[in-house]
Parts: sequence; structure tokens; C-alpha cells
Amino acid sequence: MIDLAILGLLTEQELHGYELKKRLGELLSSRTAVSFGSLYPALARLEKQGCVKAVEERTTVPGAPMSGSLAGELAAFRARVRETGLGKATGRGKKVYGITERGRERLLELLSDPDVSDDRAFTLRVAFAPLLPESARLELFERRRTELLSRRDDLRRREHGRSRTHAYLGALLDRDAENLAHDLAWLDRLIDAERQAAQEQELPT
Amino acid sequence: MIDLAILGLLTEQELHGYELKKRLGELLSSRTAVSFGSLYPALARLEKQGCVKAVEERTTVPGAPMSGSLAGELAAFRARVRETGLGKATGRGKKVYGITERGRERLLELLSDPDVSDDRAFTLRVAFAPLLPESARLELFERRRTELLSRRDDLRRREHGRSRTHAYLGALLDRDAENLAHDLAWLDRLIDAERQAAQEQELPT
DNA sequence: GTCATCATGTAAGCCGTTACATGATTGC
DNA sequence: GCAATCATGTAACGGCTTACATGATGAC
Repeated sequence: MIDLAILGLLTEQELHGYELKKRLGELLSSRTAVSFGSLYPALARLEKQGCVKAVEERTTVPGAPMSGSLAGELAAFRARVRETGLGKATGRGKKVYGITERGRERLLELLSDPDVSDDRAFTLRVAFAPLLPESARLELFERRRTELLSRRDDLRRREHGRSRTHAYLGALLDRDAENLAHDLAWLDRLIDAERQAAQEQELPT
Repeated sequence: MIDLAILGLLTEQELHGYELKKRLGELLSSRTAVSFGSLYPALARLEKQGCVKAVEERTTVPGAPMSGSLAGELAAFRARVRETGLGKATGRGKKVYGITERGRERLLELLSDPDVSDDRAFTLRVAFAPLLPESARLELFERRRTELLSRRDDLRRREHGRSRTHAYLGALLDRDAENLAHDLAWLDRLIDAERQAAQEQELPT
């Protein structure tokens, strides 16, 4: 889930962790946003796997023209030494990540996963749908459609099992059924639009 | 979450773990059902807290109905604890749980929690809404309404932030907005029905 | 007698959270 | 120089899942 989000966002542009989190809060609802406590470890993991790489660290001395102060530069140098290695304990500084070829492959893998039962993950996958080839995109949508249909069957089976239950349970069942129907309609519109776009591309003008 | 489900189901009738799980699968969607790995530990925890108690064990000696005791229930409870505690190593058999007074209090507490941001929990709370007094029930719904309204504001803020984004992101935003509107409409119907029922009760005939 | 189902539980692990600790940059 | 924000990370913990281990009951 979080890997998908990170890799997807990094295909658009290189980002550092903090900004990544902000972008995620915009992309999904802020309620769905991930926390630092899972974001940074995830980034570290992805880096170890070779899916992303740090492309820049800001704290490293830029031009450093100013000064005239030897002490200042020296301090900066020491700080840098502490960061880059050795110390290891206090390596701070803005780390800008970029996606690697390996990461792109991994992302496609995640986007093509046949399992479409995770709602949040599906939302993310739609958000990054442009990264998929036309056919895979349609397959994703169709699979999701099948999933929703099976949920509807489930729901109907439950509806039959209902009997002398109170009004609130009935209301909940109604809500679920309506939500499902609604979601299906939305998906169908998406699929229609997709097919139409595909046709228009086949016979240009 | 799981406590709420367990306590709620046990107010209707005494059940053992396995059956509890089945009932949960019916009450909520089967996708939402909890697993044994979380159900049994939860039952054990609730028992330790005194919110539920084992009222019957099939394999262990069924006798000892005792009675005649002043604090009948309490004594029976202690006896059962002694029974169940001893075996431990090979204590298998159907354990039927019932809710205690303490458990009822806890359930009301859970149902009255001001936090209505958890969707799954809210669904459960609606399912057990009849256990709440009229006023608390309305308060629950109203609070949820406020929650949904604030989500809608959130969404609108995000919609304004959108610009040259691709069609899929737009579709996702649309979907979220529609889902929210739909959910709000459902809630409003629920609230209306509630108010009407309250009025009818006030002026009978 | 053996297989499916009922029934209870434990252990390992995943995925995420909050709280904490640290430090750099910027604006006033 | 001091606060707010930016920025990165660790530690502890929570809740739930899967896989495993165990045993009882009933059908055939």
C-alpha cells in the first residue's frame, strides 16, 4: 500500500519524505494519509531494495561563497562529516528521493496485482492508472467490477437471511446495497470512458 | 471495535466463540468479519475485565447449579472461574459466554463514545442502536452528520486545489463527493425517521 | 474408524499508529 | 535570539491476520 503510494508519487517528480507526506494527504483524503512513523521506514526499505535512491542532500555545502569566516565553513564541514557517514547516529538533512528502474518495475507489478479487494489500494491504483498500458488499465477496472459484483451477491444472500431484525439493521443493509450500486455505476462510467478513448485512438479523426 | 461487536451480540443471547464469529459474519459483511486469532483473545480479555462471563461449559462437569446462595450470581461466577482456571492445559469444550452488568455498562460507554470517525465502528453502533436511549441515539447520528459534513469540506478544499490533473484523479474526487453526498442523505433519512418516531411516541394516537 | 465440521486457543508477524528525540531553516 | 515550521528518524505499542496445534462430535 504505502510502497505503491511512494513509488507512484516519485514517478511524477523527485521528492523528500516530508513533502511526500503532504502530497499523499492531498492525493488521498487527509484522513487516509500515512504517518511519518511508517513513511520513513518504508522509504528506507525501498532504498535498500533499490526501488528508490536518494538523489540529493541539501545540507551538503552548496556554493558556500559568502563567508570569509573560516570557522563557519569549518563548522559546516564538520557537520557534513558527521552526517555523511561515521556518526551514523545523527545523520540529518533533507533527503530527496527519486525512483529507479527497479522501482518502476515494482510499481507496475503492484499496479497489475490481480487482487482488487483492497478498497484503499484500488483507489491509489486508479490514481496512478495513467502509468499502466491501456489493456492493463481496463483489466484492472474489469477485475474490480467482478469484485464488486461478488460483494453484491454476498449482500443479497445476507438480505435473504434477514428476518425479524430491527429497522436499523435494515437501514444498514439498504445503505450497503445502495453504496455498492453506486460504486458499480461509477466504475461502469469509468470503463465506458476508457473504451471510448481506446476506440478514438484506433481510428484517428 | 471487536469489544463492541462481542458485547452487542451477547446482549441478544448467550453465545460461544465459534458461533459469535458466524453471527458477526452475518451482521457485518463476511469481508469485515474478525478472525479467531483476534476473537478468542478478545473474549479472554473481556472475561478478565468482568464484562463477560462463561455461563456454561459442555465438557466440564455440568452440575453444581448450587443456588440457595445469597449472592447467587457472584458465587456461581467464582465457581466457574475456579473450574475453568484449573484445567488450563486440556480445557477444551464449548464455552458459552454471557454479558455481565459490567459488560452492559461498558457497551453503553462504547456506544456513547463521542468519536464517530471510525466508519466500521459507526456501522456497528447503528446495528446496536436500539440499546441506546432515544436521545443518545439521536446524538450519535447528529455527531456522525457533523463528521460527514467536515469530510465534505475537506473534500471541497481538495477539489479547489486540483488543477491540470488527469481524468482519473478527477473521477476519484467525483466518486468521493458522490459517496459522501449519498451517505449524508442516508443519515438524514435515518435522523428524520428517528425524530418522527420520537414524536409519535410523545403524543400517542 | 475416519472424515468433516465444530470448537478453542497460541505464536509469529505485518502494518500501521502515537510519542519521542533530534536538528535545520526561516521569519520576525 | 527565539518561535514556528520544516525535516528525519526511532521506539513502543496496538490490533488484526495467518498459520499452527489441539481436541470433541457426529455422520456414514
